[in-house]
Amino acid sequence: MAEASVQPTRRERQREATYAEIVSVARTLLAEGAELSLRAVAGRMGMTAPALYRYVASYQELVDLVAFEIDKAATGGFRDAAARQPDDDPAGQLLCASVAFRRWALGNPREFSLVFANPIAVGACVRRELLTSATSGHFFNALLVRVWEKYRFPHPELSELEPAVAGALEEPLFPIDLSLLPDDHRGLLWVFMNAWAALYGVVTLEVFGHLDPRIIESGAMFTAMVHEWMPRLGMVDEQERLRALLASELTR
Amino acid sequence: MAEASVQPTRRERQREATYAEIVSVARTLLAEGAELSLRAVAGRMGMTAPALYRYVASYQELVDLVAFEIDKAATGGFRDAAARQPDDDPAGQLLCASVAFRRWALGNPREFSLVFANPIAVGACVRRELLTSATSGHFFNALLVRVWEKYRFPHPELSELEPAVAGALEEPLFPIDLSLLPDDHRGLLWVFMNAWAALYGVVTLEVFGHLDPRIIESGAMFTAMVHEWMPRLGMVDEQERLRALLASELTR
DNA sequence: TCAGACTTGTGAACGGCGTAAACAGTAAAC
DNA sequence: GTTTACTGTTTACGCCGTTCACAAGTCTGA
Repeated sequence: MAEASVQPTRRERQREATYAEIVSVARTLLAEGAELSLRAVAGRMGMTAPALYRYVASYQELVDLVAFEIDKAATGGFRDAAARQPDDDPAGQLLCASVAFRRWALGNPREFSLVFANPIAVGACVRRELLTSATSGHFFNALLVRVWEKYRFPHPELSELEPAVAGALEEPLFPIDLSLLPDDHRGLLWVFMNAWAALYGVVTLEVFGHLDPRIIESGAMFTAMVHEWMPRLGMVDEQERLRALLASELTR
Repeated sequence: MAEASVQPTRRERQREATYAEIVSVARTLLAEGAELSLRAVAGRMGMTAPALYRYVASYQELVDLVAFEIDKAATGGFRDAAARQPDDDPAGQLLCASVAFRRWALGNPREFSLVFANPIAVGACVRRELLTSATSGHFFNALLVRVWEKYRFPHPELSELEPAVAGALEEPLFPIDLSLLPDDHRGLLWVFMNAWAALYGVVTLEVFGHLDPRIIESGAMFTAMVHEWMPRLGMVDEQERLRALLASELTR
């Protein structure tokens, strides 16, 4: 039971490496359209399936792990998309990140399903679940806070909201980065959640094909949703510029 | 190659019955929380798995079949919920149906996933997919048309919409029941689709647990979404009554 | 240094899955 | 009454997650 020393031992490093390779191989597999299975992952690593149980307790744990990693990687992509806009234009950054999110989801439906439409919800594995949407959640939330800092759009006070909501915003279960958010503006989280619901709804609808292909292809519903939300996020004076940016991002 | 005669023969009837039993048993299985599998269905029917291939071409086809049937049954529930409101109150009916939809989804997450978050989207099986959401889609669309007939809320003209959208609305791929909808008000379909996206988004978010449990339990986001949509659907004069109805339906 | 403990892999096995092919019995059609 | 079509079983294949006993290799401490 030796605790980790200051310096990671050779074995610990090896172990970490194999761990990383498992996730990496799993992601590759998934990206190739193959089924994600312990045997397939092990096989591609030149190992047998039971060996993976030295690293992962079950198939579901592998899935959770991969989902988390995928979310992290995808968030990196969103961050890159946002970074193409000047730093003093959080609105433009949010738009670009949202478009990037949609594009990624449509281009990687399997990965999207894994991360955002997992039936993990059912009880137990709450911690893992909340963590899963942590990175992309963090990112979008931080971006929205920056938008608010610039435009100071209105948001409800905790006292105006239902007690259940106020309670949830006061001590959120999600690992939201509260340090970015002034205590007396917790109501912003409610705006964030509603915006997220709108984005999530349209994208999920598109990914799962519950929409006319022509509408998906044109991005019309996504555009309509964003247009509808822009004023609510204080983007009123620059509507034309932002709409143009959105359109150009969509046709990239 | 004898075509079906006027009267169904004994064999045809038997076949139909087994067919129905397959779907029924599959639904039972699903409702019990068990995995849906050919072997399990066959086993419960006192048959062996390969026998099912006389009725169903593949596992996926069984899933599609069951999904369709589940959607039909669930829609029946929504219809019942709507029917508890007077016939001249389509707004109240729509509210009740929406609440019923949400309640069903939260109470039957597996079934909901099967019908509304199926990765069927991927290419090929388009017909089946569109059919799947046909019954509930039909129902909600018809209800919304009736709301419009009463309140005459504004909707965009086809000419105002993007060509891709206009095209999709002119000859929809979805088996929308166009007979209910006057030709010169096709723009209503666009409103319907956006409303559906909002409903779908919130409910899916809740079902998949990407939301604080306290917020799910309180129904706050669902309520907020409905409140936001009511004016857009012309429900302005009766807001108080409808909001009260919504709240009471939620706590049923 | 050498024995013991711990770590990480293999191999075999269990039960379950979807699916294919060959075959048997039974009902319908001529 | 013979032929045909239908509906089921049996057997088998190759996948899956998972368990367990076992073999090596590696680290640890007297």
